[in-house]
Amino acid sequence: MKPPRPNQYRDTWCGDPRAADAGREVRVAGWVHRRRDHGGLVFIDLRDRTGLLQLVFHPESAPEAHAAARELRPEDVVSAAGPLAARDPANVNPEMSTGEVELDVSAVDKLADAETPPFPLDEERDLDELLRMRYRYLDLRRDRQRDTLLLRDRVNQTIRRTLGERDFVEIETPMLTRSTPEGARDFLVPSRQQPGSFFALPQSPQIFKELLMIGGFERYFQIARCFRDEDPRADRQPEFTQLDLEMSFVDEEDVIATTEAVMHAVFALTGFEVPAPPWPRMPYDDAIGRFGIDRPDTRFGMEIADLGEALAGTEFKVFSGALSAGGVVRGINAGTREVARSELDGLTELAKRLGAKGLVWAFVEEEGGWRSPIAKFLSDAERAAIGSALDASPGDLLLLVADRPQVAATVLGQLRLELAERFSLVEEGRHDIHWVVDFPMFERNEAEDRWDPLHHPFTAPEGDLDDPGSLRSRAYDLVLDGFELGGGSIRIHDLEVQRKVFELIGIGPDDAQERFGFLLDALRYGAPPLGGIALGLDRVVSILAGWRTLREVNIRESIAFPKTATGADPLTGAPAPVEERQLRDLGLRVVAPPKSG
RNA sequence: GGGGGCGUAGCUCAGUUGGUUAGAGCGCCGGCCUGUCACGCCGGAGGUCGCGGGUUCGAGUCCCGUCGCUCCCGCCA
Repeated sequence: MKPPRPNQYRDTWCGDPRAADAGREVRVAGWVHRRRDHGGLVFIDLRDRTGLLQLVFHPESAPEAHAAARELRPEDVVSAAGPLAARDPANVNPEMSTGEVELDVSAVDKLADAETPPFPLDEERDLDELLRMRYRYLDLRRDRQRDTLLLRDRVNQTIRRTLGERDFVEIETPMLTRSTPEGARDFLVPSRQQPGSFFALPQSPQIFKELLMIGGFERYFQIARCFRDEDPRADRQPEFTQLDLEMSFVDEEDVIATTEAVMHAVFALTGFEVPAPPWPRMPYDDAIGRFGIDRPDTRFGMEIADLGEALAGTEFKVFSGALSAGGVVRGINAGTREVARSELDGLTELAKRLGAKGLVWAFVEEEGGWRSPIAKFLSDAERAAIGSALDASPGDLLLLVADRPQVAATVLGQLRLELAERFSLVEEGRHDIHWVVDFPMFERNEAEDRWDPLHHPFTAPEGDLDDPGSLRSRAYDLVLDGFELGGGSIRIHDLEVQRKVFELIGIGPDDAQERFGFLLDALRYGAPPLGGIALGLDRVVSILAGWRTLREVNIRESIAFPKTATGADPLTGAPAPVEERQLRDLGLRVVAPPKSG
């Protein structure tokens, strides 16, 4: 950082002084981090955003400052002046960036008193989240919290620089917009001027950015706040931030190349080691088939194998029944591990919770034998074929599921992650990033007799529109270590195609005109081929800052003022009841009384 | 909406089968201390055991309800 403009409070940052600065007269300001009072000498570590500087108070040379220092307490706000002194070699603190010098204070001003904070600010410790949120301004003084938000700022700057260099234009889209009832629940804002009508907060700038392309801006981006009124999770907040971008006259390659350039620059900020782009692409069917999930963690093997061929003629009813009913038998090789019977029961329970009817386990023994509840139901040849499909060696634990394809994929995919966690299969510091592509356009929803889009209904289809089940979408998701960073697509820019897609997903022409008429109208006036992507910025920052485990990212940590798991803000007390007069202005009456605390 | 976990000092936690005056570390307050940097030493204060009800001679401990935090499922086009 550039030095601050000298004023009555300071002319130097706490984190800046080095050995070469010895002898300089400086003034610094900040918070008392720690005090070490020796009765004679008093030491104070002073903290500002840039770091810590040791202040030393000598009773002989500066009796007034020394007396004042004895009264200081943690988090008091002070300004201190004096010469920087080189520390005696024996007193150098190599742990501090400023550890070769100290400020020999001649005068100190206390600018504010601080009460004792409700939790310690000078140590890494897990604290109750409610307490942290209620005093978030204190929590933010802690090193890791401050560093995370400073990193977030650098990520934002890198995004703006990288996209600016590529001629992207940053444009804001409305926060007060129209509710579109499909998808996530909207946050609603009542209209005072039209009582009974409501704005909705945007779930994403999707439609507006398409309109910007139709409006001729060619390349747009926004670091956009989005809102969804659903129950939060560790990696989901009711309001969150996306890097949203859109381009005109492009195909998949343009959007992917742009995203790779931006994200590679972002990863470089922390020395997060991902391979240089271009990043590999995995077809959706591969992701599901080999990893059982649309965002595979490819940092470890244990891939899912299909055993249908190995069991083609089996007489074991559980397997033959599943196969003849259009199901599958698939398995993973968990390798040679110490797994107790109770753990196998636990895995079986997990499988059942995920919808499987059961889980077959088998330990491979020498000479092709199996230790397994179903060993005796399979022929030698069938066991050998399964072993070969799963590349099994004696001692390996095999886990098999016979079920509908989707259930088998989900169960084995989750078991794979569970085992990776349990046996620490991911090498420390290893990261994999790839695209998932070739998504099906629709999923059949038999219950509602319609097709549901896998992405949003503005995604361009590829293939024969009269055969919805065979359609692919021109979509792409970016996946890092099993976490979805974001996704995008080439959009529909043809009015007829858009109408047809609405129809397939059960939105009739009148309905479509009512809800998306402004988009359909816009498509009549010359829409360029267009596409874009949206990336979850909170998640990216949290991953880069290390707020993650193998399975989960905590995005609260990268948000300055996050909300609790019940969507509340303990700092401000939001949400809160409003005055009767406010409701009257809006023409509203509350039916459910507010919960009393 | 459903399920699991948690709630004891300012903070992080321990608290046996229901049994005397509910403990520890850190922090806080006071005293001593001139080279510390998680300073050290001595002393002290500090508790609605989340809240309400019940069982019991007796409840931090058991039961019911409730509030809050958290994780998962649903939900998140």
